[in-house]
Amino acid sequence: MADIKIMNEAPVESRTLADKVCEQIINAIVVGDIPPGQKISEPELARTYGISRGPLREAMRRLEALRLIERKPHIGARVVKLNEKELIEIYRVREALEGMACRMAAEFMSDEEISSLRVLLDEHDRSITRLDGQSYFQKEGDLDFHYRIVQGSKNETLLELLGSDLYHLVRMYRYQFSVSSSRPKRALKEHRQIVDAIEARDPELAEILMRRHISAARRNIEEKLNIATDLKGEKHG
Amino acid sequence: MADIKIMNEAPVESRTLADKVCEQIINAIVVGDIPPGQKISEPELARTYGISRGPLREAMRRLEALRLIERKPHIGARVVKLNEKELIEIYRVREALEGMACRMAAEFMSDEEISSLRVLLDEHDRSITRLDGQSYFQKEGDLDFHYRIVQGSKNETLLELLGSDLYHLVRMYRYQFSVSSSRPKRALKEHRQIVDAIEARDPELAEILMRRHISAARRNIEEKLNIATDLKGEKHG
DNA sequence: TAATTAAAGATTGTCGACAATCCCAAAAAC
DNA sequence: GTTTTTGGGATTGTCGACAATCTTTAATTA
Repeated sequence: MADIKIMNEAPVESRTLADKVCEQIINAIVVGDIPPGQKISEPELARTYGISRGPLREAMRRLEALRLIERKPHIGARVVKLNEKELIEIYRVREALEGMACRMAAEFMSDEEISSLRVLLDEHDRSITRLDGQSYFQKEGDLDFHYRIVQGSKNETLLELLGSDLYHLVRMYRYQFSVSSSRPKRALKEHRQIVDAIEARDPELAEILMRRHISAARRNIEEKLNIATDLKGEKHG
Repeated sequence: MADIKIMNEAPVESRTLADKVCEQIINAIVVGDIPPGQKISEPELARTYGISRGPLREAMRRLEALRLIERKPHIGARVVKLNEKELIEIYRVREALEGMACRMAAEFMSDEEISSLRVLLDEHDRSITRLDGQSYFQKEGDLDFHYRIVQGSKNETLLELLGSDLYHLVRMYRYQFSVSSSRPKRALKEHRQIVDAIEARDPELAEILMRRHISAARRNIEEKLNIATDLKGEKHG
């Protein structure tokens, strides 16, 4: 389970060099092997992965589209720097997008997918009670739940926006801030409520619950960040 | 006004060849000079724009990120084919994203921005009464309104997702289907209501109105498409 | 000594050529 | 006559080298 199987679409198709290397670099960045803010040297990275600069640049352009690196002409590329403002922004986007996804999932998800979701939540439950709620599985498992909801919306555009673009960033932030879903039991309960609403085929409620769920996570982070900055004593009067 | 000034951020910076050509190709695709579904020959396009295949491939990778073309390894790239399913999907995404943007705009938009919005709507009003509501200006002007709302949200991530990614597709679909905002007066009225809610600093209402506005546009399109397919007589029993 | 300029080094952008893969047409086999 | 196979042509993927730009260091000047 150490490797993430979530967003790999193409099976073993004749993938190109750039594609394979791109995937490797994504994981390296998300996990933190290439630290945020670090400048990326094209020749060096090319040597590291044993390819030429051509495919590497192709991969980098893709990383730029995923917002994992930032490029400036004639200057170079840097791994995107973690800042709390963007993190909060992403949660706003997730609230909007996943709320809509959840609404549509309540309409279009199949009964099989729903019961499969329940199985997943039962697994999470066992994982939480067993490991006292702070497990790696839980960390990625949460994204797994959300990803399935988005799949259930049957909206390809939504799936690509969230699954292929934003989730990499979310994973990255989690690793960097080591946010290990600080309220696992509460989150699980909310997950169950969401599935209930989907099963009841209540789009309105499903959307509201999902939005509350993500909004709560956002406020939780904001609170932590505020405490952190307050301790630094930014403003005194 | 023929050219679109909306999503050009970098002024006259030392842009690279790939950037300039990319912009040209975007417009060529959006306007329809390169028709949808057409296969793209790298050597040919490179000759057309007088550059090598290197920068061209860089530009194409960017077009792929914008979902304007689709690439398959070892096979080639095609201009994205217009299909109504994706169009509807995009409107769902817009409803979610712009709803959130509007909510945040009601919180964070400055008073100057709001009054500037009113000026814009007055222009639209004159444009509608003068040209009987079916003008090119109206077509792009509508996007201008929506773009400003997103700017008002002060959420960079939202702005990039909508402004740099989805709006190209929306513009393209409008040109292809020649959807000239079939209900300009009604739309304008809805726009005014939205600005009212923003001015009243009522995030809740602002979001609801924007979602209704986009949802109505979506249903309008769905209706048209259904009529079109009904005329074809797809299903007889 | 501090600031400005100049040159050297390194990095990115661009190019043309070669290799691997795919597509299509003609020929062969049933 | 239809299907399969095989070959040629074209296209994409990859590579190494050159040119343009930026950064840094060192030398010069006020």
